[in-house]
Amino acid sequence: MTTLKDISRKLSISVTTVSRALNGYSDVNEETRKRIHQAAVELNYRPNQFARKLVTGRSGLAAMVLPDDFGITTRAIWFEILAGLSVEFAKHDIDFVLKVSPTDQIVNTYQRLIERNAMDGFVVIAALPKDERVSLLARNNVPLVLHGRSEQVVECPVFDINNYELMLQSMQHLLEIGHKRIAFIGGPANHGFMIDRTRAYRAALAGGGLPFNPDYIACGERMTEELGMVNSIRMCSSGGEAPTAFVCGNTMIAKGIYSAMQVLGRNIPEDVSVVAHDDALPEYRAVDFRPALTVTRAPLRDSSRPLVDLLVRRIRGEAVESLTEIQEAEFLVRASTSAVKSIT
Amino acid sequence: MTTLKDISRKLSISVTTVSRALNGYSDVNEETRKRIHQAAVELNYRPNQFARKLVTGRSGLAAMVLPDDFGITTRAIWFEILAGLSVEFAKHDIDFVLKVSPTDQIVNTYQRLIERNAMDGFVVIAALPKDERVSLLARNNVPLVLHGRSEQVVECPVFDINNYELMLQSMQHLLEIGHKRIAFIGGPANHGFMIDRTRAYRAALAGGGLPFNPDYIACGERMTEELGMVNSIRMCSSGGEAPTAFVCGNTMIAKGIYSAMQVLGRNIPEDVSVVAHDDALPEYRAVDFRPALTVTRAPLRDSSRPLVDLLVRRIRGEAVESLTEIQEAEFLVRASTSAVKSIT
DNA sequence: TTATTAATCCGAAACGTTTCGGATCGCTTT
DNA sequence: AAAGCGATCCGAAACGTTTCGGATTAATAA
Repeated sequence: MTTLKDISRKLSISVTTVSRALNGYSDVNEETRKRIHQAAVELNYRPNQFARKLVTGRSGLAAMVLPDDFGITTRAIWFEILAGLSVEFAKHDIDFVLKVSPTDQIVNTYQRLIERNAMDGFVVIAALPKDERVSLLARNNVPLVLHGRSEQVVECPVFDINNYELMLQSMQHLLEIGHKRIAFIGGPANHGFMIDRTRAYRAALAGGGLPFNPDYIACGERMTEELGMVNSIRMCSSGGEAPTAFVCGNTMIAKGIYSAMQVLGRNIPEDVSVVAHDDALPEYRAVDFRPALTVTRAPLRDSSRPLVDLLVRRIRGEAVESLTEIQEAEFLVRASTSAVKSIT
Repeated sequence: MTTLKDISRKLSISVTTVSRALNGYSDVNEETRKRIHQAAVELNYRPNQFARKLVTGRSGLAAMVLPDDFGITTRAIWFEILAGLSVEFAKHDIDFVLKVSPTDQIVNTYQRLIERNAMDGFVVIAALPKDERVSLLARNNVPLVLHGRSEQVVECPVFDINNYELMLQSMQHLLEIGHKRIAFIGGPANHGFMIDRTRAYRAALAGGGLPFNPDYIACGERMTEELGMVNSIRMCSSGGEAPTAFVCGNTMIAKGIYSAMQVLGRNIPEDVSVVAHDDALPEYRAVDFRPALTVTRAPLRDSSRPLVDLLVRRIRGEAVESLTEIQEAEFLVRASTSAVKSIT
């Protein structure tokens, strides 16, 4: 392994100057800088991260900690995100460490990691309104970036999609084509994105002069086909009037509704319209649905880059106020929505 | 952050002694060791990994590098393995870093990681007979553990399942119940596990006095349902005699064969028997097949611990000769195999 | 009594960086 | 001629460990 001292010796230049040249300080002559750079590549010099960390406090390490009880359906999603983070961090010369921890130990795991002081920052996904992880990190002044907004007023960068707006778009589309009984089958009620979407759902109803019917909204920890299936069947077969349209938290739920409607002998979109939010999971491609699914689209995969960028900028010390990025979803009308039949 | 010096000051004991006490050296009095330990917990001392690395050369970091073109079907599997590795490494106080790299850059990625000299070791999965990754690491004397045997005579720990034996078991079962035309639909021909299984396949045929028919063997890069489907259909509908039994590289392939047989109107196990090797992927549970699938079973999930253990022991400097672990598969006879019909 | 030994302890150097506080030198200003 | 200045360089300390080579003391052996 070649060190600064090796270059220093070879060129008869002090270690200080070599270091400063390589780090782009202005107080070194262009000529000598060139020689130093050349020697560095000749000797295949790589700075020792650990020596550097010792003095600068930066480690070149960022982490994400995941619970170990992810459901089957979500595994592929996590992997998608992990892979994205890994390559994005690599662009900044940061190694991405993955921590998996029993769900009830998550906070302890964070605690230990913070104490060891070995990570430059963390990415925290699926923010809860009051998120213990977030407050723990923030309290210890450890850089983090948040995926999904949290209610807490904590000083940290945030990336999110505009959940309020995308729900509004779906609803407005359905309202415009005449739907009056619109159900919403979403995800875990306590998560930030779900709260935003629910707010928008109610706002849109109110805006359309429609009442809010609590039977028309369903939440669930796991946003799976099963969730879509059992809830749409329940809503359609209880005594009251069935919904004429569903908006779904994701495409898996929509898939479940498709199956349910087939069982019930109802056609999409003639009898019921379906809209979903589409994270662009390769296993559930909205265009491959029959009929093709109308969606608000915001690929999860696209979130890796902004997340990493925000975190890196935070680590570099940029003011947190500037570090918020809200992405708008695309609205794609396809074949699963149509005007409500007048018969009903 | 509290350092050795803090403890040293508080107790009026030299930094040297504090360090040696905490590291369990024998030349420190039991009494003082106690005091030091107590002070350490009181002050919430955590050793600075980077300072340590600087002098010992150990970083407390281990990595795995993955290609970015994994197929859809394999994503959940990778995640399964990653999660397992992360928790196992954590038990040894090692952080697990995940590197994802474009497939054609894999070797470069390793090269850079080696040069940076920041990883204590690597886990390499799906060994090829001549594996460039392995030889690169071995040449640079970087500890690695291999999942799957490689032909190279390289000094590194290896974990594998007994592919030869498990294929032998499947074949013997089929031979015993009278099958004479047994096909094998496997995985990528160049991978170690596939080579072992093919050898065993041919050995079993020879042992049963049966000829080797090249039409009865099929390989493929992706071990998917599609692979099972197209190859079993091809084998059954070409001019010659159709196989009466299939042995499959994994349960996905078996699933494909099930679909194919349905299409062809053949019943399992009355018309054809099916055996598979079962990695215990939660998405394809052999017991849930109809009829339930006869398998050799060796959960992939179970490989994390031996892999990590072997690597850690290698890093600690144990002799490589002792670091090989071959796991036997379970053989579970279920409803997808039965004696061959005499009619044929 | 003196030499040996075992049990404890410690000073100082080393790992490879970064960075603070100058030092040197040739020029320009006063 | 003295002072000031910009450009360029460097020595030494610091980061928090580990470890080498002894030093000290008291007990034991000669």
